Amino acid sequence: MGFVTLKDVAKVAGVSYATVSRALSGSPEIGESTRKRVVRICEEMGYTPNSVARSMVMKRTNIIGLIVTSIDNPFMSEMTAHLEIYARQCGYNLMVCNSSYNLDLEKEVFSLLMGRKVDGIIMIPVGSESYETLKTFTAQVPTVFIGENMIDLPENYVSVDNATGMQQATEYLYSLGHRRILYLGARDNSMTHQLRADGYYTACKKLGIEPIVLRNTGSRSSVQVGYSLAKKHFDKPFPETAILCAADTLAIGVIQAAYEKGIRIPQDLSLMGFDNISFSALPPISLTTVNQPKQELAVSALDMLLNRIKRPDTPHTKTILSPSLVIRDSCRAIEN
Amino acid sequence: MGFVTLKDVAKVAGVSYATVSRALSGSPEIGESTRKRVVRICEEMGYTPNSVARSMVMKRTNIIGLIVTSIDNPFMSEMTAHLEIYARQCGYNLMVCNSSYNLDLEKEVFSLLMGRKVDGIIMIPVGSESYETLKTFTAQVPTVFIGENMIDLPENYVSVDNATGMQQATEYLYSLGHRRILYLGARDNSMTHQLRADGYYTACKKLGIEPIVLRNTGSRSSVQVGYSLAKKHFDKPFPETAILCAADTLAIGVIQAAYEKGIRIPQDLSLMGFDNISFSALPPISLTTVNQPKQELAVSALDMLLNRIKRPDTPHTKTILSPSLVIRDSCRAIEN
DNA sequence: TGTGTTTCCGTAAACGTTTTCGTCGATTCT
DNA sequence: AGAATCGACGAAAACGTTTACGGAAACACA
Repeated sequence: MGFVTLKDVAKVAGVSYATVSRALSGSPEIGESTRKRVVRICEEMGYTPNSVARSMVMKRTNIIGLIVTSIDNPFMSEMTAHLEIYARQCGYNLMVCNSSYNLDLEKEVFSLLMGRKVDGIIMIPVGSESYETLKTFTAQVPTVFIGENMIDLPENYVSVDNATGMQQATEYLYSLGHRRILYLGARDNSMTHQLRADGYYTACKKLGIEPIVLRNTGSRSSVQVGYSLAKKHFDKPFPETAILCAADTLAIGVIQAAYEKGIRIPQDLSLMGFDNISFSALPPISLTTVNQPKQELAVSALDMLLNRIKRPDTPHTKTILSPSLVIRDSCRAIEN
Repeated sequence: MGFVTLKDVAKVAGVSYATVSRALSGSPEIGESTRKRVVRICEEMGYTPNSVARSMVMKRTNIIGLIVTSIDNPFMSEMTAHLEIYARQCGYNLMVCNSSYNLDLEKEVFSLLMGRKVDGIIMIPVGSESYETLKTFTAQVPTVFIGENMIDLPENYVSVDNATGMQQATEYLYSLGHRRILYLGARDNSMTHQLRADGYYTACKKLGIEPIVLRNTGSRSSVQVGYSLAKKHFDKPFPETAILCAADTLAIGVIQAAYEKGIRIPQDLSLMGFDNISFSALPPISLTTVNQPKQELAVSALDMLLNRIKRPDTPHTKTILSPSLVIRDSCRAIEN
């Protein structure tokens, strides 16, 4: 349209447009006096370099694609916030897409971002099937998975130690005197959730208590799912004194179901989650949970991605961060 | 890098690269037989068009910039989700930036997005000062403001009728018997918040009750601010039977402060918010509030923007959507 | 003074598309 | 049969940059 280009500036300054480019890029191949003059003229004319044209010749866009299952999920939006700010500091912008928990859409937006020639992609995959549908793509553009464990898979990822985190959660409940702990929301279609369940089983075995599991047959851990599972479970008398949820969102659903049944938390039932989404800290909820360090996840993921952009043919790497217990008010000690 | 271009396909197919372009763009200037052959070869070779090169010649990127104060804010992330999905359906991708509630940063990312040659920008401004700092920019690229009212300003925006919404909220509390209603969180530096306060004042005058206002001197309505204001207010005895907050986040802060003081909601104090962020629906919170239709806001904003992209020199437009009361459990009726 | 070196700047190619224009053969019309 | 029309395709320009290359002037050294 009507924006001012490098050529326009060159014409006004009476130099070639290579000179203008050099003046702005901080090249040494230019005299100090002309540089100052050209820069001044650029400012006067309100010239801003066209990133598209630059991308064309530089063969990189300084854009990184971000694929999340849904941005309106507190865990993801918190991470996205950290990611965007850090990325911008590193000279990159973020192009964000929702996969809407749908494998086909996930593939579609991945391909879209490839066509956009993003320099790299960070994604929270829909599930462990994502690897299969995407592996031809991830070979073509630097990709880092986040949050989801891709054990034994030739992919780059950063996540927390889910198994250890859930093991610690179980042990914490045990230490409060709980012996009948229901694990709510186990899922098969996500390595992350398998690991969390593993952590629970490991702790049970170690502590000598019997594992009790309520599975989630869906592909998503939502408030709604937590509510449904808990509601059904609360329909008949139950012996458990504590519920350990595979995710905070599930726990919030449990709170709702408990509330409707008149079950008080923590007086009648102790409750734990996993993720430490921002909701959890709100006083009426005050959920004891396991923290995923969102900022560190974001920073590690971006660092890893930038490394791969620099050197695409290095072996795949993974980073496992430590989760930490966040003790609030949803659990209480009981005597046996 | 090593991706396959139009030229490569042309060479294999034995046609000029104009023909390949035509085959994919659905141009009529090509024979049906060659089109099929070329398309097949494209698929075989795994060709995906380079959007950057296309943008270069088409003079449009099909990218729209989104500037939010902070994506990790449930109101904004909900809207962003709707926006991204709808935008993608319309053939656009979203480049997201946080202004972090900072006018300088807001200006910086706006300029950045202009350099990216985005086709248009949708933004939730930091405050009403945004107009001043940005008006030279908004003249250069189609821009739509969202959520914030820009009354009498030559800008395009879509928002809810904040004054009416808050007036209805006040009337609702009055109808429950409340006569001493504290309005918490009024702010001067946002037209939206001025309008909300106006709605409260209007209702007070109409109903013949005395307005009582606790101002927020900061530039942001956060849980933390709500907590501080309420905590201070709860320090000494107060006559109000209800608190009406300028935003849901403030109300959640009030809940926290009330909780600490042993003030029960709604038994001891009725509480209302504004926005209907997703938190508010959670059973332990169950906040009565005024709904902003996020999806309609997103859709209207994008429609308005796409119109302006098509015809940039039409007069500025605004869209005002209707808010609606969402009655939950944080208010109770009292007798006078 | 001649040669080599350095500094500064201009020329032009390249990036991967879209699209205008021209051309060539085939078809239609008179 | 000749002219006009049409359909299908190729050649090439254009978009706004970056940068390799080359050249001219200025300077240093022998």
